[in-house]
Amino acid sequence: MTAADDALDALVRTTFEVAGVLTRVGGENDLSLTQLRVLGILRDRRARVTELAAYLGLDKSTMSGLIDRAQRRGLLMRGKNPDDGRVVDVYMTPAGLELVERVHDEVRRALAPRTGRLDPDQLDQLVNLLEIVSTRP
Amino acid sequence: MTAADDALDALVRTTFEVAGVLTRVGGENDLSLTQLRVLGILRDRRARVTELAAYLGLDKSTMSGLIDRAQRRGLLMRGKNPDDGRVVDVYMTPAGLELVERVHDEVRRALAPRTGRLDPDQLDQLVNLLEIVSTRP
DNA sequence: CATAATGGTTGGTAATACAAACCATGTCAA
DNA sequence: TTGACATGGTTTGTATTACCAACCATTATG
Repeated sequence: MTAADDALDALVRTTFEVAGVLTRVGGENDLSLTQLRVLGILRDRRARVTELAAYLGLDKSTMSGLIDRAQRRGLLMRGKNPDDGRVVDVYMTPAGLELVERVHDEVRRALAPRTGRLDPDQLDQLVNLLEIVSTRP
Repeated sequence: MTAADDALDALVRTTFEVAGVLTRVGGENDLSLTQLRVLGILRDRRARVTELAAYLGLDKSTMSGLIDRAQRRGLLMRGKNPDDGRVVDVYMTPAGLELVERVHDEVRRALAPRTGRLDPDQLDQLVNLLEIVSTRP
């Protein structure tokens, strides 16, 4: 099963390369990979603590700490959920939104030399293939 | 530049998905993502401490600690370099090799449901595209 | 040969992550 | 309806990861 094995290696290598770029760009903005993921989710919508933890595969206590530090930096806020008194909703501040946009741009620039090696057709192919592979089971 | 932007998102999403799988499988074997990378390199060849640190983008002191813990677990060893008395060579033990093979198999199985969605032609395309993108600048 | 550069380790600190214990709030069943 | 259980979050404690600065040993260079 060499074809699938090559795909495995290619996926893993790419993962480490892209993760390296994200770690570096994130680090330049004092953001860990995990914080980047949290902000990436909250960029589009607000979410509850447990929801974030489950989506990222982390313990809720870990998420609590991550939110603590990001909140202390003024990147996001905690709010009450009107429907359920136990729930804590988390959402971005304007400063957080601004930061995540900036980091997104920097990541785009950092990966441009790599994606730039592909012509438009190849880019399209890559997107389609990755969409298939990255969809959760 | 929507095409490149889609590619960016697809790459990042795939990165997090694959990293999640690696983190989970690694964790089931008490290995962090970084340890997995170290073992992945040493699987094929021995390497010096600084070389490992540079390749993974980590401080040499971080690498020293990683090696410490892996060595304490019996996964790898430190040895003298005959050509340069300052250098410490790092290489796998049989137990380390066995573990990395097992983890590799588990990762293959864990990703199979995803790669299995692609037919042989698509797998081939994906490998080629990822090789282009993941090559270092 | 003195000095600088390189390779690793050690010690200190912060962030990340898990597990266990805990509190508050909701849910469900007798 | 109230007692038991479940759920959502936080807190505390510990190990790992990661950086930096300082340090020692060895090698390279003037």
